[in-house]
Amino acid sequence: MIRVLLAEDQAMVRGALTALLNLESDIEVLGSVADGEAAWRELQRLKPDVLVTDIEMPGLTGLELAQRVRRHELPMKVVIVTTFARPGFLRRALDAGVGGYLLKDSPAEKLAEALRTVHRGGRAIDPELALEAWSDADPLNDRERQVLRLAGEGQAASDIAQQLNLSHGTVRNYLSEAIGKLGVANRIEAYRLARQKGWL
Amino acid sequence: MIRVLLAEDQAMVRGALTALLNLESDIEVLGSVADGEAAWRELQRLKPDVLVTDIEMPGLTGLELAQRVRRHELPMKVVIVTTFARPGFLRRALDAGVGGYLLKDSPAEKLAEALRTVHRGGRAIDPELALEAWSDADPLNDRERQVLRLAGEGQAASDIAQQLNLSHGTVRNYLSEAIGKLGVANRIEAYRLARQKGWL
DNA sequence: GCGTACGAGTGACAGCCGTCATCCGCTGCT
DNA sequence: AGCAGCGGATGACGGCTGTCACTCGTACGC
Repeated sequence: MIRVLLAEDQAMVRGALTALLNLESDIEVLGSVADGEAAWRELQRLKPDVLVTDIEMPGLTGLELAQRVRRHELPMKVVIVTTFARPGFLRRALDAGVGGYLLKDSPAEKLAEALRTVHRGGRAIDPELALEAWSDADPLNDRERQVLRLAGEGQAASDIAQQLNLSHGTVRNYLSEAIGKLGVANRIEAYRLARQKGWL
Repeated sequence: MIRVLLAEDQAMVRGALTALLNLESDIEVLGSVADGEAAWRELQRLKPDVLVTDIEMPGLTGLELAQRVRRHELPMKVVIVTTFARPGFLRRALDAGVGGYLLKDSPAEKLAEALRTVHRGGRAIDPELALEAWSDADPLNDRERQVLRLAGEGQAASDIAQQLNLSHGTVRNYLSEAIGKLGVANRIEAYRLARQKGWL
């Protein structure tokens, strides 16, 4: 019997996935939670065999959860189930030692299958995504990422400078650097590209 | 017996929702499809009582589907199930005469409940969203929307002008108008706000 | 037929953006 | 001590952005 905890913020999807997994005779959903903090609490209380988690959740993200599980050396596997086919996300997940990484685009049967594989000690990584993940690494450094995030919200260089305790000109230098590294024409395209790749 | 067709692009969610609905004894899922065109075909073939559809799908969106159903006067109800709490979307859905509009954030039981209500001829609209929808209408005109969409992709005024066969200056005038109407400081914020409201 | 509202364009101005060369201070290496 | 490397700052340049006042044509209302 595979004992599962499910973390997913959209209630309807959470309910539906629970229904789906409960159809499997060898899988038992111990509980389901809507955010990262709740997941962390229930994780320690219920001690499931596998944590199935989304990435984008209020509070702790699924990636941060996976990192915590690894850091505390909890004896359980983590399977990420997400909408985002972003190479950067997969890489961070692998660095956190997750057992599985599935896209919500892949067929429903794959989920139970992946849980079994991971429970046996194997890995279940979306194959096409796995290729991409090693092809292009994030070329941005910390400052560039910070600056790009804020610029993407529509903030001007001076606003960003104030928030990061940098000078107006330095912010523009970092933005220029980021734009150059990503091979695009302006901050907006840079933001969009970085976001799409899962780098910010 | 309520006969349902399900349209949802994410395969895993599609499978999970099917499992969820099949648990209900008075609901039968006739089929499920992954995009708008397929939904339109199956709609005519299977003649379900209710179409349950996502909004963001390849090809036809759920909103366009609902419009078609209305225009062809097909004898079925439409229930939208979406991630997006955007007033503009709800308003367009209501204009298209949908029977229900639910958020994936609301609990799973609500779905079956909503299907029954709608099947009886009632309406199932997410209550908080319903309020918002009538409060703020889209202040933008067609040109402003077009220009804003392209600006949001990082295009410069001159590029946009070329694509729309307008002059460089006119594009900037429209952008300025949009920025003013939305009460923000620049094109990026304008784009984000308009998008969040479901106006573009 | 006349006023007017509307879509589109023009020109000017101030300020912001993207780029680049250069500089400063600090850390680490040897 | 000497030097390279790095994070950050500076200043200048040209181009783009956001704003505004004004013009022009054309369709519409009466």
